Amino acid sequence: MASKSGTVTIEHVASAAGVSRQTVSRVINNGPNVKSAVRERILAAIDALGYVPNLAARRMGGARSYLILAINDRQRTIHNWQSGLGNDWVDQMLCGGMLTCEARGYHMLFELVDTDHDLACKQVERALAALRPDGVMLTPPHTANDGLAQMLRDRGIPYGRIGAASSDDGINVSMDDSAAASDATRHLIDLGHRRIAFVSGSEAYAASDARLGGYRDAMRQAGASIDDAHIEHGDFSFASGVAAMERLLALSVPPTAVIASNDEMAFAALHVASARGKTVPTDLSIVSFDDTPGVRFSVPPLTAIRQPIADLAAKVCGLLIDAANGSSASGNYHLPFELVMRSTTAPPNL
Amino acid sequence: MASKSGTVTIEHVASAAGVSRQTVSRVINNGPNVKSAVRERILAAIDALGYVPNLAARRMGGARSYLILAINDRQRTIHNWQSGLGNDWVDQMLCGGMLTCEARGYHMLFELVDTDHDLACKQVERALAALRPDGVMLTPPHTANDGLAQMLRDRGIPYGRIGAASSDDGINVSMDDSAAASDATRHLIDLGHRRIAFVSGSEAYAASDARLGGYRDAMRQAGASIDDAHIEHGDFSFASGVAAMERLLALSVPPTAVIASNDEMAFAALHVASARGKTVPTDLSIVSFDDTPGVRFSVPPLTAIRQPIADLAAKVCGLLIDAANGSSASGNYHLPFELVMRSTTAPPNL
DNA sequence: CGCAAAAATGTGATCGTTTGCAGAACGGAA
DNA sequence: TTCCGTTCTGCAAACGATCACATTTTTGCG
Repeated sequence: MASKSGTVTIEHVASAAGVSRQTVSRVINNGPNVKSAVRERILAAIDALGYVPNLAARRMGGARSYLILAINDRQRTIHNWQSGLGNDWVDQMLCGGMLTCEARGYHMLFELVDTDHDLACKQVERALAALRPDGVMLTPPHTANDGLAQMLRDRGIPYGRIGAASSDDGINVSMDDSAAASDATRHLIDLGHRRIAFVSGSEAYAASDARLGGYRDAMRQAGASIDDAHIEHGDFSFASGVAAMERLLALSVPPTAVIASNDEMAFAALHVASARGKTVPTDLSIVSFDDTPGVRFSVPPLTAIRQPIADLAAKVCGLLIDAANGSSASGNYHLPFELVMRSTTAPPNL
Repeated sequence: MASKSGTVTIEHVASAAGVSRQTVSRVINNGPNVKSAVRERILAAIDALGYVPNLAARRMGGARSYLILAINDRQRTIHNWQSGLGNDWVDQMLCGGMLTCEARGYHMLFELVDTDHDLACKQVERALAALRPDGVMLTPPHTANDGLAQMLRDRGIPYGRIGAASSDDGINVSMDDSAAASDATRHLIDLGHRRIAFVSGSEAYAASDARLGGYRDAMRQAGASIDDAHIEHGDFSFASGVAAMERLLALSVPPTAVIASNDEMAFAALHVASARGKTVPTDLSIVSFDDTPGVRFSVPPLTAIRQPIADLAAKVCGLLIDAANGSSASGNYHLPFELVMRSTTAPPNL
């Protein structure tokens, strides 16, 4: 039963139910102090008229916008799209974050923001001014942008960061990158590997450090010594993966296994190994990070650490919405990761 | 120079520039009748104060919301995410649609909507009431939901559909599915194939029919007869692809090539072929539709029709924004597709 | 039954922008 | 100079909700 004009306002509901605006408002917002008989009557009127509160008006009057702003990196997003690798973040954020928002009456808005810290800050400020979201979700590499976090803190806007952050303020949800790298390393050690190389990711991502640390820890604990030449610094790109791998395979005593800090560099490792006539996993084992779409189709399919991005996004959104409703907007959370065994790891061929 | 309170309104700009709100508003909206000296002064004030108009207030006062609503299918989105195949739509829509919106001062909002036609209609109506977008972008399978289109038309909300639509109203942007299927077919014919099978997609997608038609046309034009048993009806799922492929390979005279209406069914074809000891492309050629992330990593990598989703989304958004500014909100457009040659097609092994 | 405290409901102001219209300044022709 | 038609500018109302507070009704209890 849509109204004639197509726009049903709270006033229509009020008069249909024979109450004031305010009482309807209380019902909509699950406020207290409404007699249940009246509440029923209003609910019925809402239903009959098909009333849905206008988000813009809600924002104008009240303090809430029912909007969560998700900040993604423009470069990464566009790169992943153009490369055809698929985007590990976007769909997972949609499926985790958006579904959580939806379930709680919120909407999630994506914003692509440049990598440069200051520029990112400016762009987010603009978005904030225009949209006035109730919370902001930061994804890598913006997770590591302390200026951004500080700006949000100064403005009193709840913010949640996905992935390893550099400071302890606000909401922080990530997998335990260090533990994940340790697990990956231990998996290789258990298979019998000792000469395990590690290709780290871009330093712009705080997770890169944590992963390298986890690898070092596991090696140390196993009493395996780390050859400095076995630690390569990549930047998550295929090209950097190729370069790193070529150096590693050119060593007089090359590693028997490699851990790459993301899938793209793992693909590069696969590529270089095959170009040099090495068979994976017989001659070389590879473990990857991320588990983006595509890894299961590589030859052989990659064994990888799967970051539960959808869960991370869902958690952040949930906490952000809680914060908008008054709970404290900070805390650190680790969500479980998974080492997905596929076919790129095997005992070393000695 | 952020203001003390953190909220810069049009009023602040007005007093800083020594004019009224209204004049500032005219400048913001590129309205006529503002002396250029005044315009400059206002622009300077906007810049100095870092003023950005509040979207909610804009929507309240005026007719525009500066929001484009992108409707995606919930089932498909969640399925693609869970299957780890990657989502062909979401990132491309982001990279095409969102960047276009951004460039023109708009924001794009995603909404996941159920496949069922009536339910979808209700859900979109709710979103419309809450968000009051200036335009709505429909993606498959909602492109084929005429009830949805009619509802939008009745409400006077500009809408654009991506992919083959069933009717001619509104904005309609797609690749020429029929021509694409013809091209794929012709490619196989040129290689020497005559016994070419076709696995169609779900009828919920209007493109499915068009693709089948294109295949038929190309076969007819080449004077190749179509064995009815060579036309299989799938539903875009891996399982349906497996079933279809098993039936095809069980024929006394099996096809030498198959066109699958999407990548997932093509993967299924690859899988069944290998399980039956057939080598691709020597024993069987395969062409796929969509070119989702992952197809380049299959063994062998799939030759596929690439739908220019980002371009389609960009085009629709652009037209929708034009419509919000007064131009007619209808028209049909075909954007070029591409047959990406990889390694699953070869001359038949006779 | 009476009276205060608590619960339920209503009223008016408010958020920041645009719209519609009225008024002021300007410019050219008589 | 006078007048009229543009071109520019400003004022008040409106959008649809919430907030703060005022008011009414109900409840509990001596």
